[in-house]
Amino acid sequence: MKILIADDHQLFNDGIKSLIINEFNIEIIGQVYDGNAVTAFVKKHLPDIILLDINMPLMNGIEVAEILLESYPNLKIIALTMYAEPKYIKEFQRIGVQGYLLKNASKDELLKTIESVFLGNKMYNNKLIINNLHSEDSFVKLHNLTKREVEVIKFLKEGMTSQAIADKLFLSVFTVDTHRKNILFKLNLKNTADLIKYAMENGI
Amino acid sequence: MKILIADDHQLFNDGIKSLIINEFNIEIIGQVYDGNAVTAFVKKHLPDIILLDINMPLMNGIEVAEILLESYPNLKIIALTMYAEPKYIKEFQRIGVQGYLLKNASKDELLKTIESVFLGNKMYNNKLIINNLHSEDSFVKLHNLTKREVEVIKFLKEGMTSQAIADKLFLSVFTVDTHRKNILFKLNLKNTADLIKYAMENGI
DNA sequence: AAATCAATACCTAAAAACTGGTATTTTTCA
DNA sequence: TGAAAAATACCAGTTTTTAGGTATTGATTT
Repeated sequence: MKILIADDHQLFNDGIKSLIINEFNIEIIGQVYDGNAVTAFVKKHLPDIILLDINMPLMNGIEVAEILLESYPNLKIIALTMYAEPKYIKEFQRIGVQGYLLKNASKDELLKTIESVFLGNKMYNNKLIINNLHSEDSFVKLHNLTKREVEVIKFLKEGMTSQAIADKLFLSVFTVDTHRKNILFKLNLKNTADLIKYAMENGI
Repeated sequence: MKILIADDHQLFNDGIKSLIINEFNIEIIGQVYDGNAVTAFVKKHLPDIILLDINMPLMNGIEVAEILLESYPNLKIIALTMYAEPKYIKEFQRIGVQGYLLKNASKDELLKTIESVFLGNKMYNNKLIINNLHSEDSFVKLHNLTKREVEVIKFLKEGMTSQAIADKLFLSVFTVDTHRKNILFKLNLKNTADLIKYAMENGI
């Protein structure tokens, strides 16, 4: 398996290389340290698998993955990041990235993920990831929030006022206010600040 | 040189070990993955040098360094982190930590820093630190906030109103409102919902 | 077919937040 | 020691949120 490591932290990048370079079926064919370099490298030497960080200079991992998978549908990408946040995980899933691993994983988990992804499987089955992925569902179910209510919460998180949300959704301000009232009641919260904190903590 | 690696990202921790384990004068005597484990390990097996991350569970690197250097003045510590934040660098200097290295340093820089610190030198003169002083703009913004402003944010996160915060801090509501006004201006945010989201994302 | 739920909309009044000022004292730091 | 920054406090006016309600319509469920 020809592997490219893309991570702007050189010590991490080199560390991973050192960690897996002696595996019998793995060949590190390159290391890059920013987003643009990934696409440039792939054009010249097509790897089988890319270990891809999110936070990189010039272009972030999400953009890189999206561009690459359009041009190279058979390319396998494993997102390798410190963030267990649902929004990243979902974004990578939407794009079609095959694996997602946290930086506090072990060498064994990394190798298992690489091999499994190489064989064509999707690897998002990390404990922490799964807990985070289903948090929205469980949160919504737990508190009996409706679709519309969740939608309103998402706009509130963007700092929008009732009026702005009403305009966006072609509703009356009264309606949006009713939704807000019901949300606060259902979640037993005092005000919007409280709500945003709660929503962030529960992955909405 | 007996070295302890303290970093909660196992892949990074193991990667560093793998990277330097074969250096002739280096012996990795331990690896730990949270702040409490550092002090516990040092009690049992006194290392010469600790490679210490800032972000760790249970206790952060700054606290760990401060505690250790009080009890073990001859211990050498190298802060090994992704943050090129002047506040962190100054804090570590104040405590008396001997080295500060960024995670995007090279293996050579790491080895040079380790050897130099072992010989009794202070190693903060890293080019990368200086170059990266102005990145991480969200963090820079964060640190433009005053103590009081951060305090107010924390109470806002609890869903408290200006009046409630004023009562808690024995201030006038006017004062609290002034702080809120300044916070929104400094962070370029529209309202409290926006602020709470920002605060959560930046770990305030 | 009746009941329930989701989504919609309206009303009022009070409370709180936000805007755009000014201004004094205290603390910090060069 | 003097200037700058931080913390404090005030005011007036506007906008937004929150807390009480009520009420209609359409979809789902029993």
